[in-house]
Amino acid sequence: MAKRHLSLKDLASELNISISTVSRALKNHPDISPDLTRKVQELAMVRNYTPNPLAMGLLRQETRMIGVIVPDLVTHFYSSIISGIEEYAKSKGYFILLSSSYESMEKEIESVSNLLKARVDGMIVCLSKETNKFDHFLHLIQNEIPLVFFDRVCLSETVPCVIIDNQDAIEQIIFHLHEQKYKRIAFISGPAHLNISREREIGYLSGLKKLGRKYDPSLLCSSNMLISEAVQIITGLLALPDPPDAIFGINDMMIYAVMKELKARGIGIPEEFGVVGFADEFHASFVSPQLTSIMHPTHEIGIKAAELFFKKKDDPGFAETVVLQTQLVVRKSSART
Amino acid sequence: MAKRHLSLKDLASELNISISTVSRALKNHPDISPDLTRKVQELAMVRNYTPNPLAMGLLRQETRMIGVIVPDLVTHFYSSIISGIEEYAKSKGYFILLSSSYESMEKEIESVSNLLKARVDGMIVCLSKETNKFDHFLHLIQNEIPLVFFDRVCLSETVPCVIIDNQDAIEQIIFHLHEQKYKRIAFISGPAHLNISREREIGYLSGLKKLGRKYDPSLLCSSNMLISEAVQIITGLLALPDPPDAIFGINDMMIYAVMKELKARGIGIPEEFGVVGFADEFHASFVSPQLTSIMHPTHEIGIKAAELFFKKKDDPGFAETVVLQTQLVVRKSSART
DNA sequence: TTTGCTCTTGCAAAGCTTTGCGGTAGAGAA
DNA sequence: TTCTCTACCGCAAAGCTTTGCAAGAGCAAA
Repeated sequence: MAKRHLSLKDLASELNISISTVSRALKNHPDISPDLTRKVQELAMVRNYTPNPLAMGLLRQETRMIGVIVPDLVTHFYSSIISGIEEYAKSKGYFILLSSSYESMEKEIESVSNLLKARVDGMIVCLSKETNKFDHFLHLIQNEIPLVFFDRVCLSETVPCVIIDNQDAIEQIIFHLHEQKYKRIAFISGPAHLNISREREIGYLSGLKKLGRKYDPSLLCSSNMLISEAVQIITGLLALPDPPDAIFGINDMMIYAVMKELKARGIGIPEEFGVVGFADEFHASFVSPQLTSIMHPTHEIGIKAAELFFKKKDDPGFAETVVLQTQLVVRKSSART
Repeated sequence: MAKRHLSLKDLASELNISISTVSRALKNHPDISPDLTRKVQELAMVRNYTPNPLAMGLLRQETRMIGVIVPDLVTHFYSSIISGIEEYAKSKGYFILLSSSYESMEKEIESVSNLLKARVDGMIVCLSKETNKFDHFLHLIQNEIPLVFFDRVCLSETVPCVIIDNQDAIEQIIFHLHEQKYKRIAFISGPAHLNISREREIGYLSGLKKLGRKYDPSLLCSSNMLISEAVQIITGLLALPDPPDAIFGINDMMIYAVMKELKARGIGIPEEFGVVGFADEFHASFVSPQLTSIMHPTHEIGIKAAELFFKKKDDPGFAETVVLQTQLVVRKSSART
């Protein structure tokens, strides 16, 4: 059991003055004589006094903690964003309370509830892949508890969001694969209720259209983003009468799995088959062949999300959606020219 | 600005009874009539009352928050351990306050101080690679604030620790490479003040000795675990009059970089050169060739660390060091037979 | 000497919960 | 009718900080 922390009372009784005098002296209140102020501040310094955030929180009705809910904690994409949020929050004197939804709506609801019990001042959230109802967030909105979404978002009319330009990102991929003379480009998308799936599918269509290419529905595969599905899907695609010769996916995991399967079948990357990933900047350059991939500005997403959080806190009506640009980094896996 | 949360006072005034009666009714105190108890509990239910943790904290002198400090947030090794800690903590009704030292002792000291200001009930820490002084932790110990170290540890006479059997892990690697007929095995170690470096170097020596092999100091390379160093070191090793034909490292990052350099030089893995990594179970199987690697029981490390934390909290004298076993997973990068 | 200021400092309440102790009403007993 | 229980319930303090207001001392002016 930890010893009690030092309180104003301790300092006060040591100096034989009242608590309120100590409190004022510490913040250089003009009511307190310079002499006493100096004495109090010196003692506070040597004793290493820091105000009790519990008491302050009770008084100010705030905890200076931001709840952050992500689908998982171990993916580089999320941990990097968390790192950005943490950095900005820390600079504002705020802490982060982390919670994982494990890609489950049920656990997400539980997380919201837990964070609420902990009295966080607000939340920054990336939806789980299952989330298709939003009552738990509406509840926050009704109670004017600041909320920000990033990447996988909803309710963007009332909630500030940070997203990437998904349509543009996919178009970049399509244009690149087109340039590389790949004839039939497949896309492993995600669940239809996620904005990232919808927006990227739009990009898939618009990209093909801009190039005057035909859209073949059999090459646009929905998924629940499970690795096992990836293998199944690529198997199915290869069995098509007119199979694709290039593929990209909703995230890197799926694509790594696809690469593994292609290699196992002895299909040459990039000669016979072009492959493009989505976003794990770090490892993409270590797989072999190195993976062409869309770079997410993860750190910036985190910073921006935190920034929007504080704006929302100061202005309940605020509901901007920030769209960040991505960049296609071309590496071996899709470069055959 | 969020609306005020519901308090006992609100419930009390709604029912025209006193706060203390509400408090007792909610915990089924026998002093309160069954009738009133039922009425209070029903109201609390529909109003969705949850006790204010700030008030509770003030009263009980605890925040139910555990500070967790790791060298970085984005490495799979750490995020997976954090995930384990979070899981166990949550089951005990505790939250985690996360902080990164960014591998800097200065920031680590700052993190300790910040978490202390936040009044966490204790901390679970993995030392930064720079940390060679421990005053900031001694301060915690003196104030009887529960502390647990994992992986990179110190002060293990007074602080519970969770480590892996580093010597055994390295011996496994050595034995395996020996079996694969590699003649000269190099090791990129870390800074000498870290236990993981020392223990693994011991394993390096003992492993060689057990096999009756000679130890060549020029093959044991110290480093600060920077990727740039890895390239430099492998370059130096290859320039040796009698260069190594196998290598393993203190972590995966270093080894990925080495692999990249070897591939760039056209050196065949595993035929000409055997490579073994350390611990990033997930990506190791996606690099090419797939990387033989020591598997850390990351999740278990997290769970165990949290477990020790609660033991330490209940028993200030507690200071056990838990040693977890690792497992060598053999993949392509070192399997030439 | 008394009144009126200025300078300093302390009291107390609010924010929320728990809990020891005191208090009230009603019923039963004398 | 009066006393004594029992069954219920409320007061108040503690944990810590901030801040409006009151209060005290000391000094100058009337």
